[in-house]
Amino acid sequence: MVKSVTLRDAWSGEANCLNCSLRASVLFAGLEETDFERIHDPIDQFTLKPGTALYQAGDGAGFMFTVRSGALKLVQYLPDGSQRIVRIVRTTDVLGLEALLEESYHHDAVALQPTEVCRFPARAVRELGVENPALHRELMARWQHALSEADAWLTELSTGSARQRVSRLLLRLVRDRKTSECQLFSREDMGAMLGVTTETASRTIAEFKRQSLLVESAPNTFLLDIPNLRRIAED
Amino acid sequence: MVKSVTLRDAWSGEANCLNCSLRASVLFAGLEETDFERIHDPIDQFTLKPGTALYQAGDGAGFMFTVRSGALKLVQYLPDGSQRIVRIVRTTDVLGLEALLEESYHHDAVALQPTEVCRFPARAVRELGVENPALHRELMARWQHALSEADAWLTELSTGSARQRVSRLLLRLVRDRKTSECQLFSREDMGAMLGVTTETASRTIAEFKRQSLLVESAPNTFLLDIPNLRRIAED
DNA sequence: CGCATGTTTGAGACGGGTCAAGCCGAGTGG
DNA sequence: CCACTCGGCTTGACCCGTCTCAAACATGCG
Repeated sequence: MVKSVTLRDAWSGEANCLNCSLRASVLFAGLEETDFERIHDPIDQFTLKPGTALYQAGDGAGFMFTVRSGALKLVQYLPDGSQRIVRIVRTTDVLGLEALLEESYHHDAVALQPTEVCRFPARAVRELGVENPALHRELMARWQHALSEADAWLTELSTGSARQRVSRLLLRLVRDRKTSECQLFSREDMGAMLGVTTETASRTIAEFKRQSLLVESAPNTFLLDIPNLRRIAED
Repeated sequence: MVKSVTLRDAWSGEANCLNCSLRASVLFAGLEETDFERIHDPIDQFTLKPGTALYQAGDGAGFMFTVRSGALKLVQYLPDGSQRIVRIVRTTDVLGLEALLEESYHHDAVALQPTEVCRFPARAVRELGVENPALHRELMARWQHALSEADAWLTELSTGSARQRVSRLLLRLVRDRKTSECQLFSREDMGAMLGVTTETASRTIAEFKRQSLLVESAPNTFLLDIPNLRRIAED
């Protein structure tokens, strides 16, 4: 169940931000070349295998991250040891905003898929952010986005029957994607996202498959019957 | 059930920020007198009766608010009409951060108790925030705080049995308060906070009263048996 | 091949949902 | 002043969904 893998050996080079393919949509979108020169510490890229923890709750928070590809889960624990996934972050999302203000991270961040991230020092963002209105604005937008996600996670994924929650999660996974194709997480992760047990997650997915609401197009990849899932999600 | 009251008639004067009793802990804590002079629009104070909506989801978001006393709930709705309370805000908390970036509010904000708020234009914060590092930092801290609250709301109040959730809510209400005294919300609101029905909220509270985990010290005000509630919350 | 890990399925128990009735205190109006 | 209503709280009985515990299956890997 718990296979702890560390960040070691995940380093895959120093980033070239000026030529970054995500340049337009990334936290540093508004920065000029002269601004970049002021970031003296290097920006590194990492490639994470599924299951690898990028950081853990309580770790000293010196860095922030941008997701280049893949997805990570943010996990929080209860005193009794049970865990809850409070958000997932994907391409162009920023991880570790709390590093700007706090000493340590608030969640475990664990890769769900093969994932590439860029790492940069929180200090650099702090310093640039004070005087750069574009970055300042971008930071606020990131925070606001995370907050909206958190609220939606609560109202959509933690409310209603298991069937409704699973439907809403599935729909959420393909939102603003061209195709209705998506690859699912492990049943255990789905349970932790929805606040239900692994078995219930599994049963519900299995039921959806039998009803052809989900059609397996490749191993663990499914085409969704969006209209009907939407019906289940809302009624 | 739904008694809609509007903001009209809630105005109770223009605020004197320089002599504000909450000055040290408020969003504008770091502002100098000269900064205040740059806020040309007036800062107004309002007094809300319980049940009054300060704003509603979708309303044009031109203002932000600071809570001077009392408490408000932030409510979000699902397509099927069911509602979920995603946060509560209390003294010194800021409401309506989304006004800095978005056109409209994301929640209904409704007073739970007699509540005083100060209202100020989002535009003023936007303008001052760009060049004032103290305000800039304060804004980030507010956002981070809201995000932490949202995450805690999910892991603590939407996970586990009804008894656990109610215990955690009660403990949360008296956290960093000198006394263990607290006044409860309506059962309906408690249900909407915890993702359970009104009846389940009522049954659980009634059971706690019978077990003397809650002792009524005044109408609808209770003393908590913190150690035993904590035991229930965690096991 | 056999072990390990994750998924599916089953059977039974139990918690919480649902629907309905009774209760209590605060207003309201005769 | 009292009878009456009304909203919120409590309680009851029943049912359904989800949890729990367990076993059977898959799938990949040493």
